[in-house]
Amino acid sequence: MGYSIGQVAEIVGLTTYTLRYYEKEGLLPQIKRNENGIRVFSEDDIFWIDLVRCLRDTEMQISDIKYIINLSHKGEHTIPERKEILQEHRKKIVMKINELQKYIGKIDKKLEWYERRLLTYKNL
Amino acid sequence: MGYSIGQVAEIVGLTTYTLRYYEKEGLLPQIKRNENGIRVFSEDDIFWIDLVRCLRDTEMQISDIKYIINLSHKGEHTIPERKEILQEHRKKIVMKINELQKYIGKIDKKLEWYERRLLTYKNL
DNA sequence: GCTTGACTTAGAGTGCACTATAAGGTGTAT
DNA sequence: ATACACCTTATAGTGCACTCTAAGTCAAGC
Repeated sequence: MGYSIGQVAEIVGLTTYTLRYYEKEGLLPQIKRNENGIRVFSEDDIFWIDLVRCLRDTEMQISDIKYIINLSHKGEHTIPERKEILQEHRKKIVMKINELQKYIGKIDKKLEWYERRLLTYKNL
Repeated sequence: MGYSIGQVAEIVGLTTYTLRYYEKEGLLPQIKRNENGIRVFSEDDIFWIDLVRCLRDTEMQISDIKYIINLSHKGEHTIPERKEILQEHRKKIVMKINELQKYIGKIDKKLEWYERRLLTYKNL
């Protein structure tokens, strides 16, 4: 049982254009084709594409994702490196969250400023 | 006392290119010029630019920032709308944080998978 | 048997936000 | 006085990640 590119697009929330582009760029494992040359995605493929989407949404670059998939093509002995890359990326996300929280603080300051302005305005 | 474009770039962490680009795009208030046509930034300008940087870093689009500054040109009566825009944006940042936390969960799952693989590998 | 809709390819086009270049002006230090 | 660092403008170029187009193939339903 396999999935068409349209179904996968639906499931993972990417367009078919993007999926073909990812394949062309080497971000995906070898995707099987049927006798007519049409892509047939497996559950495992979908799993990986879902992770790719996660990595892209957290601002990992195409070239870096490509690097990971190339490592996995080289075999199990590359797992330590793959793990380290993912751990580093995890750290970046945590840092990003901290940054966003800092920015919320700044925005809150501006909101308070607006609030004070509104009060002044009403009291005139 | 005013600041040159180079000093402002240094202070807020943007390039001079970017600052000129922002001015051209109408993201900045009227920046004063001296007798030679050179930009002289005030403390207030820096304050605003710092907020612009915050909004950009939290993925607000140039056109939306432009919209806010245009509102502020129209006067104090636009404060409620400006406030609302900022509140909406704040919500988006909070949602983004939640999303990132969800993604950390996904990455942790993959890291655990790597971990299990490594154990299997060593026990062979 | 013919239309419909989903698939295929190579390659071109888009959008955003910068980023850089070229040609020139100004002020200070040596 | 001349070199240096910094500023100015208009305009062109870059990089990334898509996004779309054109021309064609194929299977299923009417």
